[in-house]
Amino acid sequence: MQQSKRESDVRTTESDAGAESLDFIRQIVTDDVARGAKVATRFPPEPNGYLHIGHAKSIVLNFGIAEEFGGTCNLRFDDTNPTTEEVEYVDSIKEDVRWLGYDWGEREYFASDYFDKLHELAVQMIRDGKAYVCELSKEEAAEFKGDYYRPGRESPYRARSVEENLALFERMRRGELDEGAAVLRAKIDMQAPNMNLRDPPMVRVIKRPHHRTGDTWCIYPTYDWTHGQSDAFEGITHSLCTLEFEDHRPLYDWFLDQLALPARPRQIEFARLNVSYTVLSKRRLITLVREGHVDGWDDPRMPTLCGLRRRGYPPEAIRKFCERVGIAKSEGVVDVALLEHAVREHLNETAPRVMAVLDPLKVVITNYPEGEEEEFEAPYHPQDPSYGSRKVPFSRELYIERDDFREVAPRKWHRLSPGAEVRLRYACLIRCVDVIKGDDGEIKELHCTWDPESRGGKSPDGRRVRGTSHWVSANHAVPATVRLYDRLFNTPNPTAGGADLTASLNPDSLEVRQGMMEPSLRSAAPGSRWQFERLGYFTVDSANSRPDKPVFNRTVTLRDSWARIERRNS
RNA sequence: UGGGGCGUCGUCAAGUGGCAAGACACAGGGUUUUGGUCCCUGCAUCCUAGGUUCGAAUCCUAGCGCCCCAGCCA
Repeated sequence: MQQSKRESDVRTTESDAGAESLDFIRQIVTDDVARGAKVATRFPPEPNGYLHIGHAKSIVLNFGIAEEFGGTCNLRFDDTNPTTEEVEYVDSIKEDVRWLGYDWGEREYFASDYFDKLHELAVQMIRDGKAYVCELSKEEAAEFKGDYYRPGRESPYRARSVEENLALFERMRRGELDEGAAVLRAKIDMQAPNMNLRDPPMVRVIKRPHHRTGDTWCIYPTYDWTHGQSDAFEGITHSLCTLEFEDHRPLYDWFLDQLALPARPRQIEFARLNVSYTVLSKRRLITLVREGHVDGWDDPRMPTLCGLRRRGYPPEAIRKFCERVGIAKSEGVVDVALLEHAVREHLNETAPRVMAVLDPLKVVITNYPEGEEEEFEAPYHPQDPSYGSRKVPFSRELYIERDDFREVAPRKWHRLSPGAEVRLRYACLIRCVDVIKGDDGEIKELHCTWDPESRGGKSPDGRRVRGTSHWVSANHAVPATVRLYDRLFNTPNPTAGGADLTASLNPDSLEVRQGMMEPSLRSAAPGSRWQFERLGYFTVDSANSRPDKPVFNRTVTLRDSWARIERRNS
């Protein structure tokens, strides 16, 4: 139940006959490498929130390319805005990247480590007449900027002398100017059709302590002024980011053009990940947490990496999913079924099988001696003997799944019903002879007989028994809390047309049951992943499970073709 | 009335002028002590309209549709 070995590096989309087909970024990188270039990428999260599966796409891309081309990938925190950033997030981000299976070694950087250098470069930009201190208020600045259809006007402060700019910038640095009172702008072109080039702010006053630099600064560089230069400082060759930064690229390049930096990074944009039946924007995830629709950032229904981890999603499956989704420039929504498939695929190979009953219905084997018991050998994995086996106790009173019995059997029903015979997995064949009901008409228990010749579950005379039920011995059963998670939303695109998120919340995204498990599960470790036969994959909750009060989270159900038949018939 | 992108199966996604990969989903069949897994089978003429060419998803032209940009957020 150990994995660790990374599947062979996937650098090509899956295709026939091994015909290689690289995504457009890998094609570019391949060409560059052919010309003798080195490869250095970076994953640049802002420490102001938890990582989610959308970030995983970027992580897998950046670290993946570095691995495949013999390059490096830095982890760089883009911490230029002390208003929203905190150490707590730095720690969780590191934990999540590590959990996904990536190691950045010594290459851990912070944009805040470059504040000094960036400041020197800003001074140089002023000296070169390429930047100026602007004292327009925010409102005025917006007015001067123009709009999509009208060019902007030049700030009255644009023509200041180098000396005056230097002096004012120094005053900004010393905290003599209030937030909003002044900003350092790049002197580019107020007429530019690309709004990003209309004298964008480079440095602004923010009088707040920074999680790393403390009170050293009260002015902070903007994203645009920081990112490309940071890339250059680190020798990044390919700076991969999402599509919304595409029209920042001219600015990214402009800054690099003005400075004599040792390296020349190149920004390339790709489409961010969207997944159906969930949301991935930071704002909306915060809403879910704040309004109490979920239990927190690591609620197993959240698409955050910590949430998926608690849900039992294996990191290998998340990586595989990201690789399958591919890298391109068209924005779309990936079917969550693709993610679930990757999870099942990995868990099918790696999760040991055990039995647990989530909605117990008592079965009395009337021809089995009272007080007696025996054990049956049950393998942990039907396809892989190396997983070994365990013994499962059997006795006169058992529990089966209430859903595995029908008083009147529908068409094609293979499971138990009055007079019918089914197999108890790895145990024996039983036939239902009586249905015991309470006064309310509810089925209390089933009386069955077993065929002692069928020990192990084999058909002694070759008679056909199509149904197999999972079961647990009543006296030996270990009670456990089982949380059945489902999709958080019941519409494919919860935010379509600016819809209210809460309108499409799935009211049944969590159902808590008291289940009965086979005794071998008593020692299941937190975080371990199991298949409850015929039900799904489950993991021991890492936060709430205790040895005396186990809690299991359902990761994902098994494919259920019977449910599908029923759905179709109704 | 501006700038930047994108438009190939239900969903992602290959394809870079020569008969439209693959995956998921879906449908049908086989194996099966999980109605699981596994194994077969089926499932698109490429936003539209013109044009170039022996030949176009790929080139040209004109449209149409969708996304992003007016934070001193990233």
